[in-house]
Amino acid sequence: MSLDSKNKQSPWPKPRLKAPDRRSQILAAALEVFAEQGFHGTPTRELARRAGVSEALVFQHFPTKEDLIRAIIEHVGFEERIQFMESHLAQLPPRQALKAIAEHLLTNLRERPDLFRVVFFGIMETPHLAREFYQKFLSRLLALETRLFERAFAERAGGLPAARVDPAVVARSFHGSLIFYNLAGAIVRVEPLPSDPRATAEAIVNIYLPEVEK
Amino acid sequence: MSLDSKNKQSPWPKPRLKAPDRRSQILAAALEVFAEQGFHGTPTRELARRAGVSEALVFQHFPTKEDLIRAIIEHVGFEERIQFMESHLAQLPPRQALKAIAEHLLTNLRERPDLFRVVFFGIMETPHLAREFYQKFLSRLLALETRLFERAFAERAGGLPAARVDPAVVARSFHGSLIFYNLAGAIVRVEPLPSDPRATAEAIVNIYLPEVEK
DNA sequence: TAAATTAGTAAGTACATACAAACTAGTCCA
DNA sequence: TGGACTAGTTTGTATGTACTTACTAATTTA
Repeated sequence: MSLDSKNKQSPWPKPRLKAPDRRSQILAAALEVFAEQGFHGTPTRELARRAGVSEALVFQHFPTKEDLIRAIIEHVGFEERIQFMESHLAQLPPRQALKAIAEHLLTNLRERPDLFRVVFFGIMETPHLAREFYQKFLSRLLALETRLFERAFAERAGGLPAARVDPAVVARSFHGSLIFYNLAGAIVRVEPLPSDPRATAEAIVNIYLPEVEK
Repeated sequence: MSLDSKNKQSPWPKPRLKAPDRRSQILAAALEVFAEQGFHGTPTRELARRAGVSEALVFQHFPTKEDLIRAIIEHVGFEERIQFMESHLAQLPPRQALKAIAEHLLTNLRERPDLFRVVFFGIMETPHLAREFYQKFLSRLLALETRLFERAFAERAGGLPAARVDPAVVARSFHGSLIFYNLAGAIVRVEPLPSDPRATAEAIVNIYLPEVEK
């Protein structure tokens, strides 16, 4: 029963963490509860309880409750993600690049429905966060997808059905297809179709850019 | 200045409404404020202020705060909409039916971003509302769309690029394309592409079911 | 027109909530 | 070893918040 060797005597000796560790632990708890009940729906007291610390300590690390969402959203690393995509995917063959985007959105976001929900709550509840999200991430991703479709259509105009449609519309349609799965899973809390994300990504890309095989 | 004839003397004689009128007026105010700040983000006090009545009267008409969203969501008339679609659109030519759905989602929802936001808030903040929404509306709409794509593929299997993909996946992709526009407009508060909803609907349907012309 | 009903309010109430002050106990290093 | 610093808590506190109570004025009905 007593696996702890050097601890005093209390059954849970309550470890004393360094500030950065405690900070990220509190952040993790915040992510959990905010994802479950939303920002305004979660009192700081419960947040602290979930993190296993006193309420005051939370405010020691994050002076105001809103700083918590801010920190969470920054922690997602939108900037790095989009920069990586812009620099690496832009010169790949369009089909391959779009499949990579599809897989990224279907797996990465899918595995973290809590992140998806918290970002969503943040965007819905504070308009300026919405603008920021759009300018720094969404608009750039849509632009990238548009360019990729433009290139794909240029390469083989004849064989593609979507080629007669404005690439910007196609890109938005494509993007919508992808986030719908996350939306269904994380927001409506329903599995839209039980299947492997990679296979789904392949299927969705096939709708827009059918393989020319045979 | 004094256009009012039979009123006592107060500048705003505070009309005494019949219960149903007052009720729907309070509901309208609730829709407004909930759309702006969310459910948990709006105190009943402000809601009452916005409706121009006392807080107590709000609770006389809606015993609990949650009853307000419930009433709003019921008022949207999901049930009638889906029933209409299921009965009338199912026997139309698939392409025509899908275009009707696209136009419906792009216009009706587009014109009421507040409704979209409130339903969204409701779904996110209360899980059982999400399940209800899925069972009563979303799943049925997705099933209808799936059947329509199945029929479209069966009619002209050769010419369609998406025909090799599972119709259920195609239907979800199609649906995602449509709500993305509402999502962008109502949630991210950004106009994804400034254009006529009818033209956009046509364009999106063209991606999935290109016209066979020539 | 008196009685019964309905629309409305002002002023609570009990509790929740974000955050602050003051204090205690570990930890690091000379 | 002791003093400076850091991690942490207990205990407020002022304000918010959903909802009540007890009442008044208008309207309908018999």
